[in-house]
Amino acid sequence: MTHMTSLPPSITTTDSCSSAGDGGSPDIPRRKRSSKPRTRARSPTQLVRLRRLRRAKANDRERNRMHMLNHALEKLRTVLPAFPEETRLTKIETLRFANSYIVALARTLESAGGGGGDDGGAGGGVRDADGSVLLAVGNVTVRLGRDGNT
DNA sequence: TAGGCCATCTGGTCCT
DNA sequence: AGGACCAGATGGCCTA
Repeated sequence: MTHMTSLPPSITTTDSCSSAGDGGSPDIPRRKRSSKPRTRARSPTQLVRLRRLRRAKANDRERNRMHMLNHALEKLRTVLPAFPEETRLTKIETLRFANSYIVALARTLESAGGGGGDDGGAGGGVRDADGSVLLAVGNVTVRLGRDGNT
């Protein structure tokens, strides 16, 4: 959300592209180079510009990817039992709560099916007087109405 | 002011 | 070559 006009702090001569992987080991006999270059020759300034362009594109994709991740997280929040309005779960809280919630739901389903094998832990369901189900999710108790509402 | 959360940038690695 | 994914670094914002 901030205004980072990407001025990379480390666009210097330290070129990490020259790490292992470009086959630069001196003791390995290299294959004879074919007469035709595999890529078009570029001037140093062209290379720098190309690298910047690629970086900018990669940044863009990465930003997009994180936005999609956040979107999915937001969707997950909407299917979790609602908390009081202002308390918005953080990312890690959302994931942990979702995990506990699923476990609790699964246990409830299991016990409703006549299984009954419950060892406590992440919680299970208890049917209320009015037919709704009380789910213990972590240290929170969630009431599921008969229609599925919380 | 310290600490938590978050967005973004960045370089590395793997895959197509 | 280029894209996806990942983890580390950095800086901003907010709250106790």
